[in-house]
Parts: sequence; C-alpha cells; structure tokens
Amino acid sequence: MVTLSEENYLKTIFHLGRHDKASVSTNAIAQKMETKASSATDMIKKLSEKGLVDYQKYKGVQLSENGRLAAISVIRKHRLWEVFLVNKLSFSWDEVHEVAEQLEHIKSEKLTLELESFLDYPTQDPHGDPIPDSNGSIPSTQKLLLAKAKQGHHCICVGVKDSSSDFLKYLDKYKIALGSQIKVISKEAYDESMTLKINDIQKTISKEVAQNLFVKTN
Amino acid sequence: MVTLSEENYLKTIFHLGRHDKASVSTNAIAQKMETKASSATDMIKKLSEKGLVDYQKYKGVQLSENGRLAAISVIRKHRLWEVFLVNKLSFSWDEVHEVAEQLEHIKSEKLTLELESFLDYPTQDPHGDPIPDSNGSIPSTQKLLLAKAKQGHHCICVGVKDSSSDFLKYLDKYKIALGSQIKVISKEAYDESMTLKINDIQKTISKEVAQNLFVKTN
DNA sequence: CTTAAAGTGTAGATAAGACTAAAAATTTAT
DNA sequence: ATAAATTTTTAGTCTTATCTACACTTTAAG
Repeated sequence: MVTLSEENYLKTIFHLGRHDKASVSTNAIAQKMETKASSATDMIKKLSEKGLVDYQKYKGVQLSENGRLAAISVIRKHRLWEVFLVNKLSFSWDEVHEVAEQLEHIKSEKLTLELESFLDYPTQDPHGDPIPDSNGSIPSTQKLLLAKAKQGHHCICVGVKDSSSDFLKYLDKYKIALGSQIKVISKEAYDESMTLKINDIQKTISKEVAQNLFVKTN
Repeated sequence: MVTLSEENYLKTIFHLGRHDKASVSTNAIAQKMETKASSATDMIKKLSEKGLVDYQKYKGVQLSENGRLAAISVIRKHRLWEVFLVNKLSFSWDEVHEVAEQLEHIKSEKLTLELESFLDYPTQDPHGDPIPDSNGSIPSTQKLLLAKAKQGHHCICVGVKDSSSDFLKYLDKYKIALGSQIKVISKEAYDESMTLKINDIQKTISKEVAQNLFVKTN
C-alpha cells in the first residue's frame, strides 16, 4: 500500500527528474514539497525500503520502475480529474489544481477507467499536459517554449509551463488560451520581450510570459 | 479543521443517533468504526474539545449543532458522489460505497455545489437515502419497512436499509429495484416470510429481506 | 443492597510523518 | 589540498490515531 504522503513524494520526484534525468536531490524534493530536508530523507528511506526509488546516501534518488508507475498513476488521475472539473463542472483552468490534488489520491481502478471513458479518453489536461494511459505510457507532444520562437513564425499555443493561478488569470485577461493562433511580430533583444499577434490582436509580452507558454509551430 | 478520522467518527455518531435520539455509547461507536472502545473514547474527547459533540463521561455522546452540520456535510457528499458513480459512470448500486467513502472527504465547497448542479439536484442516492441540501436540511420521506406492510397492500420499493453489496446483489437477482411495484400476497405468521407480487412476478422473501426493504404505500 | 458483569476511561506504547539541532559527507573556493 | 560553505543525514521530539492492559463506573442479578 502506498500512502497519500508517499504518493506525493513520488509525484514530486517524477516531476523533478523528468527533464534532466539525473538523480533528484534531497533538497530539491524538500523545497518542492514545502518541507524540510530531514523529512525528505526520512521519506526517501521509506520509499527505498519499499523498492519505489533507488537511493544511495548523499547521491540523491531516482524512481524505480514501480515508483515510476505509481507516480504516473497519480499524475494520470490528477489530469483526468482536471478535465472533469473543467469540461463537466464549470471550473476554470486556474481553479482546478487544488481540488485535483485531493482527487488524485482516490483509490479505485474502476473509477479511473470509467472516468476516462466518460470524458471520451482525453489526451491532455486543461493546461495542455499529456494524460498517461492506463499502461503508464505518456503521449509525447512536440512543443517548444514561445521564447524560442523566431520573428515571423506562426504557431499555436498548446500548453503552459507555469500553471499557477496568477499566470493562468493573466492569460485569460488577454484572451490567450490553448489553441490560440500566435504570430511573432518582433522580439526585443534587450529584455527578450516579444510582440505577438494573438488571434489577430496585437500584444507585447514579457520574457517571463514567453518562457512559460508552450507552442507548436505549423 | 476537521480531520478525515474525525469526519468518520462524526458520520458514525450521526447514523447511530439518528433513530433513537438518545446519546450514543462508546461501544456502539467503536463497533461501527471497527476499532476499540479506548480509541473511541480518545476521539470523543477530541471531538468534545472541538465542540463537535456533547460528552459526559460514562454517559455517551450527542452531536452538537456544529457536529451535526459537519456530519451532514460528509453524508451529503457521500450520497452525491454515489449518484455520480451510478448515473454518470457505469457503477452499479452495490459497487459505490467504497469509492464514495473516499470521495466524501474531498474538501471543496465549489466542487460539491457544481457536482450537485451537474447531477440536476438529486434528492436521493441510489439506495433511496435522502441527500441533504447545502444548508444541511434533509428531505424527509415517509417510508416504512416492507415487513410492516399488511396482506393485500400495494406499495412501491423506495429504499434499502441494508446497503451491503450482498443484499443489493440479491435484489438485483430478483429484479427488485427502487420503483418496483410490490403487492403483498400473503404473510407467514410462523417465520414472517412474505409472498409478494413484484412487477407482476411472484416471489417469496424471508423476514431478513422484508426487514431491509423500505416501501411507500399508495 | 451488594456484587458480578458489562461497559468506559486512563496510562503507557507504537507507527507515520513531520520538525529542530547537530553531526557527517560532499562540494566549492581559496 | 585544505578550509569553508553547503548539503545531507542522524538523533531525538512532537502530534495524531491507534492499540493493550488495567482501573474505574454503571447496570443487572441475585
């Protein structure tokens, strides 16, 4: 049995180890979990004893195959519930995280499968993140940060990197949503701000914004 | 903040105190919670300190107004989720309890209200139990045990007292469902078994069954 | 009305998960 | 290469929710 707390640690380790697939440090885990390094060490030991992570003192941790599957299962549920909240109930994309953090821990294989079917097998959540299938495979999407797009490029907004409520509300305010057509009018070398045409409306965005929006060029 | 464990105790005290509104004994709570009397005593003290129950040593407990509201809130969520599982996902009425036991603890006022709206404001769960409204009022239904019905009476099945999976599967097997028309053909004085006409099919049921089905006479 | 049985409560122990303080290992800088 | 800084681990404590063992009330029987 994987406890709620263990699931949260596994999820965090998964996210931290996602891109640079080196091992994840105790401090990084503690910081993401908003807890202390000593608490992280305690939990890492427990996860290690359960065979969910590979751990060597002072060398950080990596998810084992079982740990990876457990983490993905939680992430799958999180994202399915987010789709439910937005598509079926009238939650907006900046309101779903907190509730999904609770719903992701509900244990029922049948529930997850039925929910997925009820939602018509969505492949991504409201923030554009991919939803793992029941085998734990994560559909890959080719996306890049808007900040990397060159002047003159046409692209489509396909996801957000920062899914904080503040950032999502900013996007709502300027009518930037998944699927929005974006043309890069110009890039400022000095501050890396960009002037865009978003669904035919011109708007200048800061570096911070450009570095948190994923786009697909077409 | 009411913890998960506290919510479960409050719910249990509510159910136990429901009919005979005398105070609920420590032992009764421990038995229902499948725990020990000493554990129940510990929790009762905590609930008492939080003002959720009125408690006097050796005299049992009663829910305070706040405790009653907290219990009803949990029961409301439990029953709404049961409706969701049966009406929207394809759960049968004997499969919902375990999952609803988890979902009932999700904390989000908005979620509960949106779910209720999504389900079109149901007034009862799949077992015929009333769903409290957002103010904590429980719609009253006049129902009686089938065991009390007299020979010749016509009635409609409106609920189950025992909602165990075994009993619900028994009912499914003999096509007894909420809404079924029931006519009492005869009652056996010896063993209190009853012969019924259920939606035009004749069937003899035992005392045990008759004492766990609620009906409404018409 | 007194005593045995049943029911409750108290004390002390345990496990999970977190924390603080301090020790140990590793990394960085001189 | 060694000292300083940083990171990580350990040791010991706390809280929550359990448990066992035992002590105390209440109730029921005689």
